[in-house]
Amino acid sequence: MKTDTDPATAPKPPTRREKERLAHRAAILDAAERVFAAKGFPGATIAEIAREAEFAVGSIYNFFPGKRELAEAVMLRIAEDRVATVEREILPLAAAPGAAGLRAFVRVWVRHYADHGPFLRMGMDYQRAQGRKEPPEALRRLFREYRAAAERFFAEGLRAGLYRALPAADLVRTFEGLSHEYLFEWDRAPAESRPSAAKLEERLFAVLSKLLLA
Amino acid sequence: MKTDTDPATAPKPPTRREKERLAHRAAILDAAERVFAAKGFPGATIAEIAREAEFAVGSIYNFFPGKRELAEAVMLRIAEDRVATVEREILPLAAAPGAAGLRAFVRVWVRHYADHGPFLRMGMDYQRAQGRKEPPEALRRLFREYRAAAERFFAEGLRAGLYRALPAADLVRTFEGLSHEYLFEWDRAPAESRPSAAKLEERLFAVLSKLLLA
DNA sequence: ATAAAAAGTGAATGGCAATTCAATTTTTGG
DNA sequence: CCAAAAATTGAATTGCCATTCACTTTTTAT
Repeated sequence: MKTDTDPATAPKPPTRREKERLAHRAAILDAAERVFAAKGFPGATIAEIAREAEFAVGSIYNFFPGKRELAEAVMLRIAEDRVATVEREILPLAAAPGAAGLRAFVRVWVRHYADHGPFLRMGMDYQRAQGRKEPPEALRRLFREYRAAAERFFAEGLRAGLYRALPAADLVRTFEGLSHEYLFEWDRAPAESRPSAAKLEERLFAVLSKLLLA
Repeated sequence: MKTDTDPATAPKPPTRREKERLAHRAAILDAAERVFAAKGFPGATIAEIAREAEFAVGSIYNFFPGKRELAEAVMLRIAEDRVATVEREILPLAAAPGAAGLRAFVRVWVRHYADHGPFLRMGMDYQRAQGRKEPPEALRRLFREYRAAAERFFAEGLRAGLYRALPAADLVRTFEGLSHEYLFEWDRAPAESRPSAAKLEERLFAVLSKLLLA
């Protein structure tokens, strides 16, 4: 095999056309996230997503093979963002003195939820819609990566003596369970009585500190 | 008003016919719970529920006005059972010495989940299916009752000095959040690697004890 | 400039299931 | 036993989208 000028492995000169295609794809994903979040997987229609994205129905199918794959692509984008954020912003603080790491972790979750909560609430139910298929491998991999990063975070904190002596996996479950509970309650609340994200972060952090810190 | 023989307020002599109607209704609810649990709200069809219940499609509509109401009726039955169980088995143990109350609470949750988990996972998403309507008042009331009972449970335990000093509402959230986390993980696990309900109960109780007990 | 390729379009198609309803069977009250 | 009421039935109706595809417009390459 010639590897010198093989176009298949050539670096990557993204042409204008390619960049535009990516931008269109992203616009469709944005619209899809909004519509799925508002209507849920079964309630969302391709027609509405197309209208929201200002494309024709048929164009959606130029980018995604079908409704399910579109929803999966939205989830993938969110999951990638989450993993990247945790690895970039959270892991480095795992053994930081005091509760700096825990606080940062809480902050990231609250932000993530404020951004994507309604879509995430629709959650994985797209699955059940028809065929019971597993989520795509790429998505499952990202879930595992997130989980692994979170466990590493708590394991390092444990080693630094920051947390109560529990298996790291249980610390993660506690963190996740509590976060979900508060965040669900938060976005279920009517807008007028919903505390600010900052207040929520404060309260969630307060409880988690009492429960988890050594 | 005559209250003596007013037929509208007469005690209640359930005739054979009425009892049979209730039995049929219950059979339909059983079938519906199974099918909804297996296929989710959008994936379940009235035809399949009818087949499973051994009635004709049309008969389902003699008992319930539509698919949504059928799902709501299933949820109502489950919620009633949950509230009744908590009030009967759990509340009396609120201030029991040691962790007897907490353990009983965990046991009830695990049982409840083992019985109804797959249906509950389908959860409230039936809502989003179409019209964004609120769940029916009766259901909301039961949720509030459950929540109130749980808070009373922890408040009494707090007064008896059993739990770590946190607001009762936060104790409830911790209990719920942790329980959900473990139970979801449990029924997501492939059957062959899923621990027995007893093992699960043990592990969940162990973590909750460490986190919540004074 | 022009032909071929790529993108974009939206009306028409097709399948699926919720719901209806006219006809049938069963139960009840007399 | 009989007529009216209640239950049951399942084929036909209906509405709703996901998906397709023949066509138009835009871009690229020569």
